[in-house]
Amino acid sequence: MMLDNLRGMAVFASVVGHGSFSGAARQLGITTSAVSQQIRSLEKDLGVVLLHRSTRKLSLTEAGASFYEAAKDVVAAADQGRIKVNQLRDELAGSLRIATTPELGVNHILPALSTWMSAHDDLSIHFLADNHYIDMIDERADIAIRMSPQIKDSSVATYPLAEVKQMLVASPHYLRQHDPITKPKDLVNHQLISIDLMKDPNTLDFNSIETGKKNRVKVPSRIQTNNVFLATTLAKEGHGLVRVMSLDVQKELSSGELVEVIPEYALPHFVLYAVTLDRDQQPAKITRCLEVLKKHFHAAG
Amino acid sequence: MMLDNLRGMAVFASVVGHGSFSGAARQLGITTSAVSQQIRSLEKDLGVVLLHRSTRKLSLTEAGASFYEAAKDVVAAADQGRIKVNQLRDELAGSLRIATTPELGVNHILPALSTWMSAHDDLSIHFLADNHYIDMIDERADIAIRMSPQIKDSSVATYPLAEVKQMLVASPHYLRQHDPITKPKDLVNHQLISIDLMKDPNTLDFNSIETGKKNRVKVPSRIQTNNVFLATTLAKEGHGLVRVMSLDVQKELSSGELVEVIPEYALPHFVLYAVTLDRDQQPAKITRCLEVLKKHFHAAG
DNA sequence: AACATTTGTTGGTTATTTCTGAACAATTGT
DNA sequence: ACAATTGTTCAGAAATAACCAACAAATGTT
Repeated sequence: MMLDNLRGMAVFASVVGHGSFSGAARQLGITTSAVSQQIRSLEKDLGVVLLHRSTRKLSLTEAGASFYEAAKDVVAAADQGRIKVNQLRDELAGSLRIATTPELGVNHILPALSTWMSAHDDLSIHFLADNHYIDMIDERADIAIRMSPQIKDSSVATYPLAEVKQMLVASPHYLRQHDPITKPKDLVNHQLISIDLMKDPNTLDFNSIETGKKNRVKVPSRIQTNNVFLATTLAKEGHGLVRVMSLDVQKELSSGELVEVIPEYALPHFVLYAVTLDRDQQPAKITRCLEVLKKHFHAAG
Repeated sequence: MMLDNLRGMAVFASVVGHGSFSGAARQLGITTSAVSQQIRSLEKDLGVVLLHRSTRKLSLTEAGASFYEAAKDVVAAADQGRIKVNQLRDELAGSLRIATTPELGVNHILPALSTWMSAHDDLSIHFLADNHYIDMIDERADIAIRMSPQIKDSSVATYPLAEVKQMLVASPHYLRQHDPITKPKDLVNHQLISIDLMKDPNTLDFNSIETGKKNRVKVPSRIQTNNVFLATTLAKEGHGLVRVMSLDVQKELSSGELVEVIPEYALPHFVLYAVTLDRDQQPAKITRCLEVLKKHFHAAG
């Protein structure tokens, strides 16, 4: 009693709008007999005659005229709904919510999207910058940026953006002032500024690039923080070694403020992912945003 | 592209309204799997995800939220349409258009309906009083009052109200002043006030009630009119005989102003009909009005 | 006045849509 | 851990809606 004969209403609206059954049939791409049956069934259902039909002209009954107003509204609302959905699907407008950590956001996502954002005024972008894990559904995030060894959740779509090296870095000054480091073992005499966002922040699993041999080292730590900026700043000032993602120190590496320690031994790689709740049927703004991100990170397309 | 998935929209509106698929299924009287399939097909059709669903809660996407507004409108318009139609069908309200000749209207239809009309304030009754034949569709007449030997049109529904005798009448004064009339033949020496609304107004086909024998008489006529009142008035004043319907002279007959001439010979009977454009699926006001008319004329129910 | 034309109706049949039912996966409360 | 509720999927079954063709009614044309 709620989805009764909605189709019939649309047919009826078309009939009245055109003033004829055959006109409506042409518009709707069906035969006149289909139209006739729809109207008949609608009238039977409503228990009232909607229009008197002589071969050449139609004339609405009182009930028919009243019902036509409603039928018009139904069609108009349906059309309106499709139009707006098409816009939201195809046009770069409306809202786009991106979840990321503050560090990734500032250092990589913002730079990656900056010009694209400027090019699309109608797009209102919401950055959900938070360090703790957020529920994409609860927060209505369209895209989440995640950095992890692998994504576990099978119900989301993942788009790898970049392979991220983990590395141990320090300031040149620090390295000059302390014992030289040529192999993992040497680290036991050093200081690690540990970032407790990762688990086991003080345990480093090295992989010799040459031999492939694994080395686990526990490095002493006096300073802990939950903030990457703070840690790298401390490192730049010579307070110790710090384990970071390559992405987070590109600037410092190229400027020479920080240098990689024992690059011959690799720490486990991470992958930077963009994540969406669905793989298919995505609005253009989401897929376009993913493309921009992938292009920025030179990820395969 | 106009009647696409209207049903799906209603289902979607119910889903969002209830916050769950199963709630919607309960309301709509279908299974959850049917709901699920409707939503899936709608999303596929629109090319966009409308809502993210975890087992316990639903969350609208941007497109879904927008589409929900439209879907609500669709359902509301459809409901509104049904409500208004039901009112027009069941309640004695709105308009009722009755076509009749002025004479029948004033003499019989108005008296028949008078108290019924007073009892229903919300009913706006439109009398289409016209002497020439009107097209019920063009004039949007709900009921037409017709007097004729028989109704030819098979596309209308007819309700006999009363058998109407045709009779020849004159004023007592006229009859005293002229030759006596005992059989049809005698009429050739009289004057007929002819009403040219009927065809062959001067030719009278009598049927002897006793013997059943037919007599055709052509009566001389000096006065013609297209108005029954005028004709009867002339007759009352003694200007001649006049052929009238019994219904039109009931008052004059009982008061004695006019008397029937040779009642032993009958003119063809007529039937007073109420006519509607349809037999079934009529609004209550039409069927009720027909009942009132039939009761007034003591016609069978 | 006969005629072709356009229009709406009807009945039988075919196609499509929609629903159900059962098995399953995922999440929550006990 | 277990029962309970929820949404999904697939098959087949049920219900709708479509077409086709023959028909009836009303115009307009010749």
